[in-house]
Amino acid sequence: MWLNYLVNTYSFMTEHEMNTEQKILDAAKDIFQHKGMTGARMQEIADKAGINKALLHYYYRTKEKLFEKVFELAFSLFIPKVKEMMTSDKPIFEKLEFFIENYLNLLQKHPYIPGFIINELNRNPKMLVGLIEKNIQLKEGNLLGVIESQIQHEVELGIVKPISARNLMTNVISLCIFPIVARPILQGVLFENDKKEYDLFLEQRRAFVKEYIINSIKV
Amino acid sequence: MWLNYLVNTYSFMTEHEMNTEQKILDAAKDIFQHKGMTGARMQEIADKAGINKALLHYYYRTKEKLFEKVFELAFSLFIPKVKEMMTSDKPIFEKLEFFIENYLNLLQKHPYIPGFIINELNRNPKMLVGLIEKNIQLKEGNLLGVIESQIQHEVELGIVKPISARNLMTNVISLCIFPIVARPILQGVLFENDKKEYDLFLEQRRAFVKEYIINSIKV
DNA sequence: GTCTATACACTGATAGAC
DNA sequence: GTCTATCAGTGTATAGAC
Repeated sequence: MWLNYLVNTYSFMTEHEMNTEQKILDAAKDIFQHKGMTGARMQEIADKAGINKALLHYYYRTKEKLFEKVFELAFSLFIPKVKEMMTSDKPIFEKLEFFIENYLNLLQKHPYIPGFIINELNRNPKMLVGLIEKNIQLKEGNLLGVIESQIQHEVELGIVKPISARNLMTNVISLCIFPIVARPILQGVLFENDKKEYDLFLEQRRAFVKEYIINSIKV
Repeated sequence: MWLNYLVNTYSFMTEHEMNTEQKILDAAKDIFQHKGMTGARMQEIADKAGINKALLHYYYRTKEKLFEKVFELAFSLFIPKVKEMMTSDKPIFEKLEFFIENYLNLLQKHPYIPGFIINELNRNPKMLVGLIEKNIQLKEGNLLGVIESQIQHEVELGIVKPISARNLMTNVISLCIFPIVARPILQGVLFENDKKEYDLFLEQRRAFVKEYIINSIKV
């Protein structure tokens, strides 16, 4: 039974096991994302999954192990997209538009994951080791190489202003993610805490961010 | 004794009381910022302050009250600067440069506060009520009014491209804060976890962000 | 696999002496 | 104001029956 974990979490499971395990992961994801590792309670996760504490410990012996699983799933949902985008061979403008569009969709679907990842990583940066290699690292060369030489090339062609790949990527990611993770404070300060107005704002920002980023590097 | 809190936390305290209370607040700030409300332990705070648990409860009856005090201090250190900047009567470009410069200084001095605020606010958005009114709200009109009409004016003069005050403010704040709160992941993905390189990056970004923001609205 | 009952450690908070 | 000692509650984890 425990072998399943080493090989593939789902491959040899019966329908029933799969359902219970999936219910646990769904519940754990919900609770951990809202309350964090330290704020979450095993009892609460069990309740939300419709089982009891003992069964929870039967599937994941410790809270720590359950958390790690949830964190890895969250991580692997968000981070590989960045790699995908940076290494595709589309022209730079198209690439940026495509990435922003898709990333904002993903954020809308899972608005709490980035804050969850950022927060837990600040508490325990060691969680990163292994995960980056597993989800990002290329077989050869570094991640920035592709987009860096692409920018350089298009700069020489006179269609893109000089900018470092790191600054560009940081800007894109910041402008996409920050308004989501810092929603409470921005909504409070800039929108008098009007939820509907902020939703509208986020919706309109989709086109705005694309245009803003593109314009900032268009010559 | 309790009156001190209503008037001024420090005004009537003896040197000794002041030292102990300050030691507690310093210790609590450290622990809470790194571990959050739920992850922090009263014992740990007491240890760091060089006192024991009982004395901690003597000054702040509950963990909750101690946390609230620390949170308010953190909040009032970061948020009023935004108001100050938005309502000053400098020309817009000067205003933006001044704000970015000062905000990045503040962030360098207290890199963990924004993540702390964002995280705790996501867990409990109710903490905002009262704080915004106390730290931000103007006597008359709203916060955005000043900078909004300023932008409009300079647009008519033909020196600024049209942009909503909310989008502009969101961009400025995002580009300043995100690289700090998301440091672990950005440093990991874009800098192969090289701390020194990332510090250098942040240093160079100071000028970059100013120029980037200014250029984006300069006609 | 799933449950009930329980062990055991830890944490926030208080009592009471000095 | 500051300490030692201690309590009551809660949380993770396990034992054992089905």
